[in-house]
Amino acid sequence: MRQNPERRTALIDAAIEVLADQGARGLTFRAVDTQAGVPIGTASNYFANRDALLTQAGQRVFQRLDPGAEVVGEALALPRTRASVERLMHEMVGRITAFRSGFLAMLELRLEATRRPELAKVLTDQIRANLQENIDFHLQSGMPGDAETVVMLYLALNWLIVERLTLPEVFGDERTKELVTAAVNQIVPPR
Amino acid sequence: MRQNPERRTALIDAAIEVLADQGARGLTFRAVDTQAGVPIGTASNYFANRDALLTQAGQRVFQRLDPGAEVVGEALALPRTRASVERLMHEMVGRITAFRSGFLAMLELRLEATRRPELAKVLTDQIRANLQENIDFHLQSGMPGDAETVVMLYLALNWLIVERLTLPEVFGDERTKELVTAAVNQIVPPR
DNA sequence: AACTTACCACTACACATGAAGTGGTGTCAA
DNA sequence: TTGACACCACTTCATGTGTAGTGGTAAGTT
Repeated sequence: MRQNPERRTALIDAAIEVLADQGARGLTFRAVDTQAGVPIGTASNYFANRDALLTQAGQRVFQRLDPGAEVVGEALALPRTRASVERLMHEMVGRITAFRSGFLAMLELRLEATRRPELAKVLTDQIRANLQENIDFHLQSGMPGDAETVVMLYLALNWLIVERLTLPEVFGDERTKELVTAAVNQIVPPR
Repeated sequence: MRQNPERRTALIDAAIEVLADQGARGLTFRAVDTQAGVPIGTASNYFANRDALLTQAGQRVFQRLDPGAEVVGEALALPRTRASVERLMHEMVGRITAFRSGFLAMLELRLEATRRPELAKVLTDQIRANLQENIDFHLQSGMPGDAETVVMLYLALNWLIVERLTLPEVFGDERTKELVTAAVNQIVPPR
C-alpha cells in the first residue's frame, strides 16, 4: 500500500478511463497499470483489492464533476429568471457530457453496485449529498422553481445525457440542446 | 447454428439474466448455458459469436417490454384526463421496474454499444421506434400533452427507474411513486 | 563523508481461473 | 440409412492476482 498521492490519483483517474472503456469487469489492476502507463504491478501495490479501486473511483468521479467555485459564483450573479435556469442547465449538461468517461464510469459503477452492497452504500451517499447540494443551491439562489423542480430536472437531464453518451444518434446534437431548453420550460413553473 | 426456436428463445432469455447479473463482460457462452440449465456448449452451437448473442438479447428485451394488447386496449378506454396519464405512467414504471433484469440488461447493452457500432445501430433503431410508438399512441389516444410531453416523461421516468433499480435507497419506494405523480403533474400541461 | 533507514519503482513468478472451439458419441425420427 | 441435434471431453489459450524480491534514491544520523 504505497503513499505517493499524485501517483495514487493518477491511478484512480486511469481506473475511471478503464471503467468507461472496458466496463466494470474490465477493471483489473493490469488494465489500470496499462492505462496509467506505469509498470505492471503498480496498481496492485496501491490498492488492496478491486473493491478499493471501485469505491475510490466512485468518489473521484464526484470530486471531478464538482463545478468550480467560479461557476458557482457566476451562477449566483445571474438574474433570477427562467432564462438563467436554462443557461445553468445547458452549462451543467455540457460539463457532464464533456466528462464522458466520468459519466460512463458512474453508470458502470451503478450497475456494479447491484452486486456490491458496499459500493452501493458509497454511491448512495454521494448521490444523495450531490442532489441535496443542488437543491440547496437552487433554493438559495432564488431562481424560480422549488425542490421538486430540481429533482425533475435531475431526472430528465440525467437520462438525456445517458442517451447522448450511449446512443448519440437517438437525439442528435441539436435535438439535445432543444430538449434541455424544453425541459426547463416545461418543468420550471412560470413566475 | 441450431434451429429449435424454443430453446433459442430460452437461451436469449438466459442471456438477459446473465447480462443483468454479471454485466456485459460476464456474458459468455458458458454463463448462458449455466443460466439456462443446458449442457455446456449449447449456446456456442446456437450462436456464431458473442455479438449475435448481444444483439439478439437487445431485440428480445424490447419484445418482452412491449405492453400486451389488453393494456393498450384498456388505455384507450380511459378518460382523456391527466389522471389517466398518471395512471398509465404508474403502470409503465411498474411494468418496467418489474422486469428488472430486462432494464438492467438494456443498460449494460447501452454501455456495450459504446464499443460495438453494430450493437449501437440495433439499439438506436429499437429505441427510436419505441419512442415513436409511444408518441403516436399518446397523440392518437387524445390524452392531454403533445410529443414533447411524451419525450419529457420518457426522460424523467427512465432515470427514475435507473435510480430505483441501481440505488434503491436514494429514493425510497414511496418517494418513487410520488415522483411519478409529480412528473406527470409538472410535465403534462393543464387542459 | 560514510552509514542507515525507509520508501518506492519496477520486475518476476507461482498459482489459479475461465473461456473458446472442436471433434466425437449417442439418440431419435423421417 | 441419413440427418439434425443434444451432450460431453479435451486441448489450447489468455488473463489476472498476490507476493516476493531487487535496486535506486533521498533524508536523516553518527
